[in-house]
Amino acid sequence: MIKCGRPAKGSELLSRDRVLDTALTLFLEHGYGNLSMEAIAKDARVSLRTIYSQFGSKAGLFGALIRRCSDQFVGTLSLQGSPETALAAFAKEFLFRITSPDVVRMRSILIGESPRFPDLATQFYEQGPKRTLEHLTQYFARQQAEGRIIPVDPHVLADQFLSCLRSERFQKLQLGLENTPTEAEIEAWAKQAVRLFLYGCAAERK
Amino acid sequence: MIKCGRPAKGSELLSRDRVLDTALTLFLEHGYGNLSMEAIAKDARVSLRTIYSQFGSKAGLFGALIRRCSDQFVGTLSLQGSPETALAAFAKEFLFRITSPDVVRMRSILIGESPRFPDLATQFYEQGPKRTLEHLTQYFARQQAEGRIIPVDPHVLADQFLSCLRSERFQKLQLGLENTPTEAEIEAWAKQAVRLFLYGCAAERK
DNA sequence: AATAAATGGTAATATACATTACCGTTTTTT
DNA sequence: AAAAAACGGTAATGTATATTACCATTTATT
Repeated sequence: MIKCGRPAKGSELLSRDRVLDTALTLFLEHGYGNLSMEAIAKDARVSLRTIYSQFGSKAGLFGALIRRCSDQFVGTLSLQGSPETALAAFAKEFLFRITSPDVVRMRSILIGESPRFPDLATQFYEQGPKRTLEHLTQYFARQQAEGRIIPVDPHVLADQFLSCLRSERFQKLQLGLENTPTEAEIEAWAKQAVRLFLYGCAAERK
Repeated sequence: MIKCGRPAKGSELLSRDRVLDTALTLFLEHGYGNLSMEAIAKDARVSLRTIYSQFGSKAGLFGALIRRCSDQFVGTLSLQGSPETALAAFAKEFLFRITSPDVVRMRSILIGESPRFPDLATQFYEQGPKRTLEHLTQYFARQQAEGRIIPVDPHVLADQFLSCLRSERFQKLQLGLENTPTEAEIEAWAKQAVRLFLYGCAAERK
């Protein structure tokens, strides 16, 4: 880079975002411990001092990254229509999201580093998975009020449903032993899981 | 340590096991990247050269550890009696095993380091979870032959059952956001999961 | 215009750690 | 008894990298 000096007013946040984007890409590729700050600075066309003055440290940069990521995980969950179709549509969307390579990788890194950064894991969970769980819990409560779902603690139902969706395949994904599932595989899996789940908690069988 | 020199014949394997035991404890506590070989040697009352001559490198030591651990994961699964009682008993044992702090931690480390050691994750999975899955698959196939379970791919059933058992709580455990469940919690959860699962795949309802 | 703020680039600092080398010692082997 | 094997202990080597410091430069602020 040739140009330097204090940046123009219009591009105040540009370099910060560029650092975050670059850091995300590189963290996903190399993990936390195997990525040097120098590599981030070089790829982001930014000096080391800029990163340190904006994020304080490597851990600080990683934290800012997690916080920005989590916000994107609160997808839309339109739970309308019959439980079968609504849950199937939700299941598909959910599986797409949690099996995407970036999300899998970010989870893996977070799991591996969670002892070192307990707060980050908390923030990640509360902004992502927890909201999904709460949304689903409310859905089940509403369906119970209409008599379509048996009266079991809706939070337990939501919990159980989500864990059903993940399958063994998700475990293998996290261990890096399996490729990202195709759309067809996801669709088949969602259908299977929803059917099994509903047979167990539908108050009335047609 | 004062004593040194070539060890007596009786204690040939003692130092090796001592290194492995010590390394396991320390890896579980500090993870892979944050543990120095020197710390292992010191705690195991062994010189650095002994570790390197026996395991070659840090990665080699870690690999030997995983291999030894995996062997302990192939617990006994006596699936006798009715599906309800058999699955509930199995579920309890399974949950106990996968939620134990050591196993959770080992999984976390493996997940975090899997990009660096793809082979280790494979070995871990094939010697532990995979065997459990196969065992369960055979069980479901047998129950199907006796007409107690609906005719669905038994491998899918086993997969779905195991993922039902893990619950959201397991995800939180892996992120370090929850404590190890008590025996009562495990029992309640196993019962709930088995009931939900059987309502969906029992060919006949009493 | 003068000062302050924020940057790029390079280099220096400091540390941590995997790995290797060397020395003296104890036991096995022959 | 002599040679070899395997050990403990310490130190050396080499590398990687997080972090800080310094200088010239560009823009904002007053």
